[in-house]
Amino acid sequence: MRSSAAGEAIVTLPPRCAACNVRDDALCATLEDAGLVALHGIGRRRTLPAGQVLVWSGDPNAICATVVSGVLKAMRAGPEGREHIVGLAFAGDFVGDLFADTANETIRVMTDAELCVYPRAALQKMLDAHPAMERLLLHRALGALDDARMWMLMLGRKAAGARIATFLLEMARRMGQPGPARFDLPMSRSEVGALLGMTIETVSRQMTSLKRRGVVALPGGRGVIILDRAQLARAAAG
Amino acid sequence: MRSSAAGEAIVTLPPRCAACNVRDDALCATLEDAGLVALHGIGRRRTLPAGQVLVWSGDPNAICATVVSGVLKAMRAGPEGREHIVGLAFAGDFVGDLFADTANETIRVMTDAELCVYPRAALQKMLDAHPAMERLLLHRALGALDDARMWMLMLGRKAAGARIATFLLEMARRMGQPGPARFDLPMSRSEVGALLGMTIETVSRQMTSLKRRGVVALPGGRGVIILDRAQLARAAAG
DNA sequence: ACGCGGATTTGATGCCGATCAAAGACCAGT
DNA sequence: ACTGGTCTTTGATCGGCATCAAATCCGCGT
Repeated sequence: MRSSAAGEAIVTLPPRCAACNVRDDALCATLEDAGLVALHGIGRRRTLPAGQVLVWSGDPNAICATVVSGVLKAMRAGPEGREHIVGLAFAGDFVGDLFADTANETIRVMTDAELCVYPRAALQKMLDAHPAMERLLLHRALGALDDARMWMLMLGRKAAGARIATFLLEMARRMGQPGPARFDLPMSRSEVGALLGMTIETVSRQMTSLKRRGVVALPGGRGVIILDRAQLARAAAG
Repeated sequence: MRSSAAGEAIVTLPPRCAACNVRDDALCATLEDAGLVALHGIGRRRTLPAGQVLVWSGDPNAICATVVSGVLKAMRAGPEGREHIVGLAFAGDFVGDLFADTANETIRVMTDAELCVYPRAALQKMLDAHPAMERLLLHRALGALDDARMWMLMLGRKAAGARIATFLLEMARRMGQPGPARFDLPMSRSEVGALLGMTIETVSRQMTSLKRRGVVALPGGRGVIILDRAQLARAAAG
């Protein structure tokens, strides 16, 4: 596999990393074995239950992390203390801000999650020695920017029904394995509202409407089955 | 200044760069003189009149640019062909996407502008030799992400009056020299609407309302004078 | 199985901003 | 100064979504 060709110093990969499901997607993918050992050395694996806060907005910005499994949300406070979700992070994604001294977003775990958490300063130091890692971070930042601008378009231009449809397609893309379009939403109705800029009641009504029209089925509290993808896509465009 | 300490090879700075007003803000700021000459070599200075399109969404993504003066907008098409502004670029900012093969935003000049335009491929090649330049791009990408998330919060949560107030404060910050809060908007009412997700009529009504309340004055078509910054800030929070 | 608490759904009403319409301001060119 | 065109302002009406309110569903511990 990746270790110890003839003549190289032999490096033992940490077992946790060798078996990691995001080994080839996350930051780690840019590192050769020795670099991976170094990264492993500064980080700590943590398991967090749903609801836990990783970073509080306003606190000193001390840590960044790689998402190994689970889904996280980044939130900012709007007027009247109402919170808005400005970003989601899935397995393989990087969360946190490498450069800000004060965190300006609260990062909270939506579903039980595993993370590799790194002290910001140490990670920053590694960056200087690993240009490929910095390149990946640049790619990730541009990807997050693309996401944010997609949501901007939705928030600025689309009606409630189209927002829900777009949201469901996006979640299917990110969560569902290719094939049967069945997945569980990683969030409650009220969190959907906080992401799409609408009330919980409107979220519910629009979902119900899609269900009544036979476009989706909604088994259990968070299950989603896309029955008619073409019509859902049409609704998303409207 | 920056050139030819004793013992160094003497490098002649291109006159255009030596006198450039964004020399210390833009990409160029990260380069020593020799690198600057190289960057100057791959780029071309262009003057574009208001309304001109730099990049069409959907076209092959061939160029990036540094804004020397003027203001540009990045747009995406929403439903029914209506366009939404997803980003602004001011003097010193970097525009374009270094990595996408197809441009997914149209970039248009809002006020007469000067740019340094670079072929994407050549710039990408320079990046490998200049880690400081890549670091700056990462910073810029994170800054753009921060902006985008600020607009998301507005579009998702704020009422029309608060959006206009926030917008005026933001423009004052970016365009006005510190001191008297007098500046000209770089865009028409309909462009304000395309940025804030509202119709031209609502933009007009909200601006008029601020004027009637004595919070701002609106001399000429695009002039803005902030008369009561505290009240404007209060309106922006609402 | 039962009862409790939170989340979701459903219902009724009112307001903000979109839409349609028209009048006024501003600018460039004659 | 006049004229045509575009941008902006103002007005009237309407609809979608927020808000307030209540019923129902669901998980969970006893």
